Amino acid sequence: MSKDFKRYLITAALPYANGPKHIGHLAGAYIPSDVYVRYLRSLDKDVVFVCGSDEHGTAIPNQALKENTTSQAIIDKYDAQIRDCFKKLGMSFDIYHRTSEQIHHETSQEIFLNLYNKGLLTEEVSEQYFDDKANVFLADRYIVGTCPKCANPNAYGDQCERCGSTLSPRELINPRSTLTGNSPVLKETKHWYLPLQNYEGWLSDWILKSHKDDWKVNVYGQCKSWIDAGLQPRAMTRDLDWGIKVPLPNAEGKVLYVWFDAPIGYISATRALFKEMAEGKQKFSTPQREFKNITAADWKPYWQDKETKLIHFVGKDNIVFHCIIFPIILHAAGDYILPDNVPANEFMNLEGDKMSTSRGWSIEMHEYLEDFPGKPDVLRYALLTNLPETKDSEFTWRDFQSKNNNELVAIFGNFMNRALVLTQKYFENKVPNRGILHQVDNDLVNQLGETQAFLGMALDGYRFREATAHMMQIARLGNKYLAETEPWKLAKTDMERVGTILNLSLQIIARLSVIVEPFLPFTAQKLRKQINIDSLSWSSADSVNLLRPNHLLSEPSLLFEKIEDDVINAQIKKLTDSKKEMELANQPVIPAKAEISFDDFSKMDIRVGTILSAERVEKSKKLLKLNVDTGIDHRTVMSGIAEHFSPEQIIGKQVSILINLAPRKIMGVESQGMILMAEDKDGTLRLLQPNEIVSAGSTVS
RNA sequence: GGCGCGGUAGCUCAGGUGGUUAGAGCGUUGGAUUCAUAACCCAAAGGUCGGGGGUUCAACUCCCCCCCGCGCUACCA
Repeated sequence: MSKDFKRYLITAALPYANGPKHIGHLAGAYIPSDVYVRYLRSLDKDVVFVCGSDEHGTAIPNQALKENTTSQAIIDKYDAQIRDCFKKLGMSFDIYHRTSEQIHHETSQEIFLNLYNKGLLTEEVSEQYFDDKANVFLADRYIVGTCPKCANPNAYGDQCERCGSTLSPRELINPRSTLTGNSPVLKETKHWYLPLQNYEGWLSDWILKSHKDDWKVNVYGQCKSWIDAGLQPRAMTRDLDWGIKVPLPNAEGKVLYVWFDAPIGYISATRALFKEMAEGKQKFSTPQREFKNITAADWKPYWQDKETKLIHFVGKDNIVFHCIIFPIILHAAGDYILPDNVPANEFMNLEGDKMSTSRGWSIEMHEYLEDFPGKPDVLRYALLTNLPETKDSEFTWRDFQSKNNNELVAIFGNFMNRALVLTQKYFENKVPNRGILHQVDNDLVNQLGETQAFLGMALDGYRFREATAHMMQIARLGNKYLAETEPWKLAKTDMERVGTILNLSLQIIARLSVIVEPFLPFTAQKLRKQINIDSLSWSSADSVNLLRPNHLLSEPSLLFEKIEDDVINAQIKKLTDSKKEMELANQPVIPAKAEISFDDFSKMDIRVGTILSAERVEKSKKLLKLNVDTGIDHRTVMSGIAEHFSPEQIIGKQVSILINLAPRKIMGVESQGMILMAEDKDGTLRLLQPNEIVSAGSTVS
């Protein structure tokens, strides 16, 4: 166990407001952080939980270009969407802020100037590609060209995806901008760099020595890999018209690097929280506990007092920024504490493939909330039981269904329902008296306490999956207890004993209402309503005296409902459909060919013909041998369509055929013409037909 | 290419510093039961721990090689 801290500051990675966020993001950072924070609050700890939208960087204006709108409109749209989803999923931030806010610009500029004034930043002029037409410098990702190594014409400025080699934009042959298609030009530009290498020794001591044992292996390994490779100066500014202005003279058109300002967003959010509380406003803040006598300066201890435990919850793609770059910035700025831990998760895959919004292979938060209204806890549970804590994990809809039906409904909901229905039946919905405890009762009490203790230890160690299993174990103990004591049988002979059993069972429900709260907050609320109690602290829950005899309960109602096969099948279909749709949308439109004259066009003799026969060609996957009635003659045409059409499918169909194409031998057979096809973006072929039957030999022009 | 993290029962995952019959949940099969959303409870079957070498009295656990997946490679947020 770690030492006892005076206060806690928990951050969840700032979601980038360039699009919707999916359940992989939830599994990576948000659900674990929320569980942890709710647990700390339940322990009555002094905790602050911050998050907010990350609204700068080149991808925002690019997304605006794509959606044909402004950068401001993009961040307003996605900030609102993400904010709304987080609220509906029960994310209990004390503040969900925005990096576009004034206070954040000020905070970021202060820290930049702090480093600048101490002489910790170096200036460097370099040549970079510039797009004249879009009037912007191009990040490597936005330059494509021919790979110098494998001649792939679509290599990126940083890497060729065909041969895998690492490139720099200057190496590309015939570079062009992905924004406009223009050839970019080299242009000199000045930037401010943070010489990360100067902090190697310090960083090495801090991470490799001090945190060898308490950081997760994946996080530690990643950091070690970076440090061992040697750190390089990193530019902290960019040429962009969207972001936080570099607060220096002669820095027109320069903004802070988004990864410089984004983590500082945690600090700004904390400042904004205390400022709003001091002023009695609640624009972005939603304080989740009582803060007393607050002044605007009270944010400081959370970032500057060594008695504060700072934890960053992030996905593995963020490790380097939260473990290396941001800590160096904080260290260089001075006066700031460093994260005590960065329990980064790996990635969650979906139905056998990695999640990707742009490829359409994902479950977006807002879509889930629309499709499964009133079930945020089911998603929380399904994700919690399968968090990618030590390696990439896998989400499947079948698994989701099974977690809901076999665990939440069958074990958890069922236990509560059994206990409440029995109480209603035998004791008019009032908590019965408890008599003398038997061995089985004492065993139960011991196991409950033990399980709760294990659960707490798992949470202390950021082992959320294990903790969730312990939570469910408590409901299991309840079911087992009922099965062993069989109160429905005793009801005929020994009502006093039945009272004792149900009293204990109801105490388990009361305990669950506390234990479950970090994991399934909406369910915890329902539980409290069922048994008519207010929320209790974690430590007080370790008791079997939470409900007094004669305490009146509410009418039993179901906590969870089954999810049927057709609902799951519909989701799976939706997933494959959206993937297909995105594949089509993502295919680039083939550029127009060079202009031709009318003469060039009129040279082609295109007719409507009818396919008389079709047969597969031996040893060929693609070819069909067709016999076509062109109105003039019957001729043989070899057509590469066998992967798209079976012979039976096309016999008798009218098609467009180019009849004056020079004959050519294909697989030993002379082909006398070409069947015209429309090729869809995904490569599927369709016949080009007149919209009504016409006579064979009709001309096309 | 280099580096990092993984490859354990049908499925999803656990397995500090090597040591008796390799674990959990789900699924499957059998039993018991009827208070409960045909749910619960009990039990069983299921793995030569990616492949191949090596160290050791002993390796899923340490070392080497190979194969596969994922990530990072620093102007990709």
